[in-house]
Amino acid sequence: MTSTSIASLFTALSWQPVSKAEFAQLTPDEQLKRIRHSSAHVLASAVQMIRPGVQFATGPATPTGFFYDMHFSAEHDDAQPLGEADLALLENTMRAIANRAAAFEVAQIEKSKAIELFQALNQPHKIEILERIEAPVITLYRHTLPPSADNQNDPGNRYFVDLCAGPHVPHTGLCKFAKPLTLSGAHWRGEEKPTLTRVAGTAWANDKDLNQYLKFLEASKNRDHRTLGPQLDLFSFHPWAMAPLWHPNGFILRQQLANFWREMTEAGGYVEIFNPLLYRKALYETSGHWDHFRENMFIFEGRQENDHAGCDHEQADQTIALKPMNCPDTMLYFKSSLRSYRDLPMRVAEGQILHRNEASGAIHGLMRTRSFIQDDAHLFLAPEHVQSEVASLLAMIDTTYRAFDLEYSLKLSTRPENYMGELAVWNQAEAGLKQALDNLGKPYDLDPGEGAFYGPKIDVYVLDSLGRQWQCGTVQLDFQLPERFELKYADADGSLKQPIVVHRAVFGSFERFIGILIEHVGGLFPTWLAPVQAAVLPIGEAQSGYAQAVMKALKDSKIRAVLMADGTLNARIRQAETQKIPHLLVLGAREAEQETVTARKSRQGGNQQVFTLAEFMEHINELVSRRVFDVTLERFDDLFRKPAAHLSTEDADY
RNA sequence: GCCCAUGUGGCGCAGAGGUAGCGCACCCCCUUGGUAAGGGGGAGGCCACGAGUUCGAAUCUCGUCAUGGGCACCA
Repeated sequence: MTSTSIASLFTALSWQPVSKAEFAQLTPDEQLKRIRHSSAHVLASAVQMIRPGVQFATGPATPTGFFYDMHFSAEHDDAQPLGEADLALLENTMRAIANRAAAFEVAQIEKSKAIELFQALNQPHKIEILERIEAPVITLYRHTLPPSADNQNDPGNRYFVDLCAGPHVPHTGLCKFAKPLTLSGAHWRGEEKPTLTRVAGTAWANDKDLNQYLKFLEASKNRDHRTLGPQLDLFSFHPWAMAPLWHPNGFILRQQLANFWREMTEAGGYVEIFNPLLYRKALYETSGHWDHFRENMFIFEGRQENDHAGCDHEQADQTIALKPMNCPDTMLYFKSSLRSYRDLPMRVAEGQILHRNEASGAIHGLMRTRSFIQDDAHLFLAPEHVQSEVASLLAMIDTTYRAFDLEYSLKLSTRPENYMGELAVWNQAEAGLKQALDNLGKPYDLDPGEGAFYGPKIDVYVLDSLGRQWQCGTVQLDFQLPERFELKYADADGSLKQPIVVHRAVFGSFERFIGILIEHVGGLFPTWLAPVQAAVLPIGEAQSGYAQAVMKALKDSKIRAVLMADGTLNARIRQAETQKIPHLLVLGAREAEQETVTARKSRQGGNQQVFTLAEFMEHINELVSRRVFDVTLERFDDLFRKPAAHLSTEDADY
């Protein structure tokens, strides 16, 4: 189709400008959402100017900006793939488009005409979208592009036109505070091919918010656990190691969290078991994981030497696999003897190392690793236990996240499409979870279809100081495993009944939680968690004897301390601050004389306080035993919560 | 796994078709210093790995591995 026919399609439509008056009435949040969506259009139009042959997929607003997915083709000169080096050019082009303050116009068009139009414009993805829309009439949005040598006579190029439900801002000038940031791949409708290029960026209502967001990005980069971890000597990565290597400092962190977990589970009436990592395939066939998740398991094929399988020697399948979760072998523990209703609720914890062969692209620092430990436990319950057990789990979750000053939200996920088992059983399980949540009184979200294949679940999302959400804790009901493992207990009347299993974790995986925590606190751990809690800094050699005595006293009191005696005092203080050690003890002639320490609470502008040594140790032990969160966080979460400044079109007009 | 990038001493970075440089850290010497870097000297890298092009490759090409930003995945 020629540009003339595009022109005739265009002129046949009634284009209406987006109402300025209506926009001015919107709440700041609604305005900002429109700015972001419109910025996606501005971005796309900028790409169209640079690569006229590009094909567009979709371009929505995101919580901080926008993206647009598009298809480039190395075979066409006018659709060459963009590289990261092109982002600057894109940004300038977007600014040029914004500076024109070109009106956004909307028109209604019959679906069949729209298909014709996008055929003429060579936009196959748009046609695909159109074909899925049922409405007979759809809307188009367009805005003009800055003039260039060759686009004035060709409406297909003079305008950027998009299939879009809207709504949009009145003109491109409102998208002035948008900035393209990243270039990445994306899949069209979840299919593997063809792969699209996603240009993503951020957009705000004004200069100040944009700059604050860019500052936030910088701060997140500085807090990245993959940078801080090695810097604080917590862990490191090596190409030959399939998972992070935990250094002594990192191991202390892990142990502290594990202790916290054990204290809570012991208090909650749990027992802890210790099972092997390797199991025969039959275990996973029984649990159902073999069918569903074999792809992600580390499997060892074939017959093992000197192996005496307990069953049929000739036929036994010797394929074994590293366990990717604790549940199946916990079922074996339950089955190891005949259980009575008097044993329930039975709460069984297991924190063994798990291995999952994650896709290479899924691996991410500590957040997704191929080997990790969960603060896992399984509950075996009679139906009447469900509500109270889930309620006490929700209480445990609350205690835990409070200890880290982490806000959280709850989400109930219900039956997915690939569910196992019977519908009636599912409904019963979901009703139990709902009841416990309703009794809690805390608001929660519902996420239909996102449950595990074996049961519905409550997921816990924490909100860190950078305003990001992470899934950590989980409470999952399971009616499938008891069925598959034929779990039974003898009820009061002597009849055999099937228990309900609950899978639960509070931290999720320790690896992931530590990653979140590092970024949440920016490496400034509360005293109870800090790998090194105190640095001892004798001013001169004359104090070395006293420093030794202080070190010994601290050690006897189980306080983790290091002696820093070499170099100038200033340099040592800087070093200790850089290592984010919470307490610095400066020891000079005065302190040695009076058996005191001058403690500098680090990371808080160098406040000093003189303690007797005994007082100081008592102070630290108090912080530790009560697990006090003695950290002042630099927060950025407000950036994502506060309503954007109100914006009328007049303010942004120029 | 997919798309696009990246890979230079422990860490952070420069450089570049003729066989490597800076800062921090490290080691030694001097300095014993009251709250965020005292001074001097030294050691350390076949520029991720493999192949190709070239008289010559760390630099160009291809492949592999790893990492990063996303996508897909996440029992």
